[in-house]
Formats: sequence, structure tokens, C-alpha cells
Amino acid sequence: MQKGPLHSHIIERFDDMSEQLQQAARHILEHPQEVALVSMRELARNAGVQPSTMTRLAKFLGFPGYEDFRVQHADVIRVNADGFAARAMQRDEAGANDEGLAHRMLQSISGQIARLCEPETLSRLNDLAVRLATARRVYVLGLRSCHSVAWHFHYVMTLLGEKTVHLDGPAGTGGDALIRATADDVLLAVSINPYSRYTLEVAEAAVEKGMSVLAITDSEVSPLVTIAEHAVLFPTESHTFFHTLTPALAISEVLCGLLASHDRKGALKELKRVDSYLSSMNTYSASIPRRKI
Amino acid sequence: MQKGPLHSHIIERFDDMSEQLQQAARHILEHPQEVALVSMRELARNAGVQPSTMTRLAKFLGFPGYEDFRVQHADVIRVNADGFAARAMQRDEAGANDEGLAHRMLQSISGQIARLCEPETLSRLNDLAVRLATARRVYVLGLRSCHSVAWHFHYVMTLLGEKTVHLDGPAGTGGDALIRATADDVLLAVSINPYSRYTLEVAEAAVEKGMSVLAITDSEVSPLVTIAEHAVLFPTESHTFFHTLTPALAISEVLCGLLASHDRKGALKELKRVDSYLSSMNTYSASIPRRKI
DNA sequence: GAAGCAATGCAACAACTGTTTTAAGAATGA
DNA sequence: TCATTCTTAAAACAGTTGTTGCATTGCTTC
Repeated sequence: MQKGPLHSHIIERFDDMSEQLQQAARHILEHPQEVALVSMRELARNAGVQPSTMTRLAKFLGFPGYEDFRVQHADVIRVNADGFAARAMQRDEAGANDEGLAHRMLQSISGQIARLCEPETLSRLNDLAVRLATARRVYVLGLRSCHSVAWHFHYVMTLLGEKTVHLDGPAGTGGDALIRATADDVLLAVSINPYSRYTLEVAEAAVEKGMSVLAITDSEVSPLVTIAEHAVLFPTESHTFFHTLTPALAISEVLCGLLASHDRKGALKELKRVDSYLSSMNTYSASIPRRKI
Repeated sequence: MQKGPLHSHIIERFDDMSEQLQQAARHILEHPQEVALVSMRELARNAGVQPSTMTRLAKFLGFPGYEDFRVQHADVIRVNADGFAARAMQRDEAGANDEGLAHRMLQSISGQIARLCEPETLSRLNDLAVRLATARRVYVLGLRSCHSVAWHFHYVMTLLGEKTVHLDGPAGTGGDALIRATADDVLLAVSINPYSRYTLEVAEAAVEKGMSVLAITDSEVSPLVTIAEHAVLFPTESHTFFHTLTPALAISEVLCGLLASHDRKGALKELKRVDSYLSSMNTYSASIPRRKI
């Protein structure tokens, strides 16, 4: 059985408690989750104790009231269920100031990415990677906030060859490249709620051409999932007004990594070619170059 | 992300739900434990839904009322809390196969982002945010692999107003927008090793115009750091052939978050404007739209 | 257009929540 | 023994809960 968050704290002070407090404490030691799962009155009933005793116990343990006592227990459940990363931070820096915001955002993103390690997501990632590897050509589509993810995937893949085509362009011509697509090709679509209408239309058109659709999206009930052959899901929640796309970018990088590792030798060769080309073009510099503009 | 007890049941019936029910259901799919841990009203608040909608959802799913719905979720927590040791084991399987690669990549990225929480980085982030907030206009520059970061920053900022200009364009015209820049403006430059020559040239030009340069880059010895007024550093090492830009994206999102929180009211107002505009344009859809192409 | 309809927001409801107060009881010590 | 302190049960409290009925909205379907 799982220990509660205040296990040792309660034991320490147990001897100083009155009889009723001890009875309440004993019940909580044995059923820590119940604190978060039922009301105080019901917990008191189950412990054979008056409701007020629970309040008194919480105060005895140094809480301002029972409510905060329960929050502590609820947090433990949340953290235990989610995994491991964010244990330390969670509550200790709940300030609304700006530095606190940055801290909370980073912790949260880090935790979200760590949670992508669950077996289900890993296996979905693998499915996607395999399908991408076997496709003749990969059309990549991501609009608005998802553009960065789609484009980055495409960019990295261009370093490995010319297998991908980025569906984007001025004057609404983005989807036109699909004209040459065949059933041997796949569409990799990235979209989050609210789902861009155009993305869905292009995906639907791809399906009608007999192409497979692979989705990187935010929910099991995303419209993309219903028409996709494979899908990987990622969280987008953030402490700000916006969604976060960092987990999505992580996923796209993982896909690139998987694809490269499928064909290590080929990847290395392509990278060398790109390398020598770019250096012949004088694309990069290690220091501030003499001004030319 | 732990699945709820009714995960599949909800997904099955999702398409038959009304808009509000879907919104509620979506939130529950993503936060199943919360059903047991907070009150219905609070859950509804977090889901952005009326309390009655939760009751209706419960009934829609075949429960007599919300209360029984919650009991079901609480039971799952009770059961899961015990089979917790099993989960701890599975996370330490680091083979050299592909699934292992994905696992290692995600763990590593998650750790890199968590490490951005060190005080030095946080204070640098804050410096950058303050400078961005006081600037008249922000020119955003990121080429090649850094395009995704720069563009995403720009995109989010466009939701908050028209303070940013993205330095990018076809036919090498990217830097031209700087023509109208003045000393009241700043340049936000994103670059990693190897540093794109063009980025450095534009940054240098900005300095000569009297602008401040703010850098998001990968090293204390990045050429950008020497000419930047403020800089934030991020790691790029990856288990693959490529650099990771996920930490950089996280940083850019944090900056957006900080800027929005500097002016919460203004941000909210702008977001509402964007919202009503986009919905008037019929940009988004919740389901696969009837084909138009 | 108009009629019908499902979907949604809102306000009122009783029931229940966690807390505080009160007073009776038990234990302690001189 | 009586006075004092500590403990407990019960009741009263304001606030919140889950629920329901009703009015309004927006959308089909004649």
C-alpha cells in the first residue's frame, strides 16, 4: 500500500495527539488516498470520528485548515499518476510573478515531454516512423501555430535527402503540390485544436487520392485521428494564454531521429553532401563577418 | 498521460456529442484524475464549460448523475495507486533499438528543458522579456534550423498585436524590412552553431543602426553574444545526427508568456479580436469539413 | 419566412461542505 | 474537594456542491 505524503510527519506527532485525533490519524495513515477522494465528513464517518476532529487534526499538523490538507494529498495522486519529473516543483513556487511564470512554464513543458515516454506513445511513434520510412514521398502539412513543427520536420528531413515536400506557399497554393502525389506517398499532417479547416480539407483530399494520412495532433478525438492511419498525440496545455507546441516539436525531432537511425549509413552520406555544399556556399560563419549590407 | 476509465467509451460517443459536451469530454480525456480530485464546478471551470454541461455529459454517457461518474474515476485511482511499483520499472529499459532511441531522446530533451530553470537562465529570460516589452518594434530573425523558433515566436506575438516583424522572405529579401527600423526597435536573433552568415550580417547591420540586439543562441561564445545586449542560452545536444531545437522553442514560448503576462488585459483584448476575426473567416473546424477542393 | 427543435446559459434549489462556536464532560493537580 | 485545563460532541454557520427547470439562442426543415 502506498504511503501518504505526511506519513512520517503524522507518526512523529502521533504520541502528542488526543485519543480522537489518533483515531483519525490512524485512519488516514492507512487510507491516505481517501483524503483526496471523499469529503471530509465521509472520511470522518469512516474513521469513526466527528467532522470537527478532522479539522482539528489538520490544524494540529500545521495546516491552516482541512482544505489545504486535502490539496496536499490530491497533489500526490496527480504526481504519482503522471510520472516522476515534476515532483519537486509542483507547489513550492506558485507565485504569480514573472520569474515564477517562466519557472512554471519550463517545469511543465519538461514534464509534458517526459510523459511522452509512456509505452503507448513510443509505440505510436515507431509506427509512424516505419510508415514514413516506407513511403515513397512524404508531404508535410502544418498551418498557423503548427507551421513551425511541420517546417522543422521538413527542414531536418531535407538534410537527409529529398523525400519530403512541404505543403506551404504564398497565395493559398500550399496544397497544390499534392497534385503529383500518388497512393505510394503519405501525408504527415500536424494540427491542434482549433483545427485549421484547410488542413482538414487537404487531409481529406489526400485520403481520396488513396494516400495514407499520418497525424501529429493533440487529442484522441481530433478529426485527424478519424482519417489517419497512424497518429501520435501530444499535450498542448500551458500556463499562458496560448498552447505550447514544444512537445510537438520534440515529437517531430524524435521522428527525424528514428528515420535517420533506420538508415544510418545513408543519413551520414547525405549529411556529408549537405555539409560540403553549404560550406562551398559560405553559408556559415564562426564570427561576425565583415559587413556586406 | 494516464488514461481514464471511460477513455474509449467517451471516444466512441464523442461524435454524437454537442459542441459543449465535446469540450467537456475533451478536458476529461486529458485530465481524467481531476474528475475525482476536484469538484464538478471547478472541473467545469477548468474545461471552460457550464456546470450543467458536466451533469449532462454524465447522463449522456449513461450515468444517473455526475456523482456516479466521479465515483467511477475515484475507484480507478484507488486501484492504480497500488499497482504503482510496476510502472516504476518499465521506465528503465534503455535498449539500443529504435524504441529505446525515442525514449532516450525524450528523456534527454525533458532534462534539458528542466535545466533551463536555473536562476541564471531565468533572470536572463526576464531581462530579454523586459527589453522586448519596452521596444517599439521587434524584428525577429532566425534562419535554417532556427526558422521554426523565430517564426513561432512571431506567430504567437501576432496574436497579441502587431509589434513584431518577421525577417524572412523569398528571393533573399528577408533583411529588407530592417530598412525602416530605428534605434527604438530591437532585433531578436536566433542562431546556433554553425551560425548562419546572413544572420550575423543582419545583426551587425542592426547594431550599426543603433538598435539593440537580443540573442537566443547556444553558447556563451556564440558570435551573437558579443554584440547582443542580452542573450539567453540553450542546449542543443541530441542523440541523433542533428541538433535539437526543442529547448529553443520552449524559450521562445516562455518569452511570449512573459510578454503576455506583462500586459494581461491588453493580451486578452487582442486575443478576443483575433478570435472573432478568425471565426468570421471560418478558419477552423471541429470535424472533417465537406470537401471543397 | 415560420415552426419546430436541440443546444446552451442562467438562476434557483435543497443538500452538503468545511469551519467555528458552544457547552458539556473528563482528566488533572493542589 | 474544587478549580483548572484539555477533550469531545453537537449545533449553527456561511459557502459551495450537484441538480433542475426555464428562457433564450441558433439551426434545421418545412
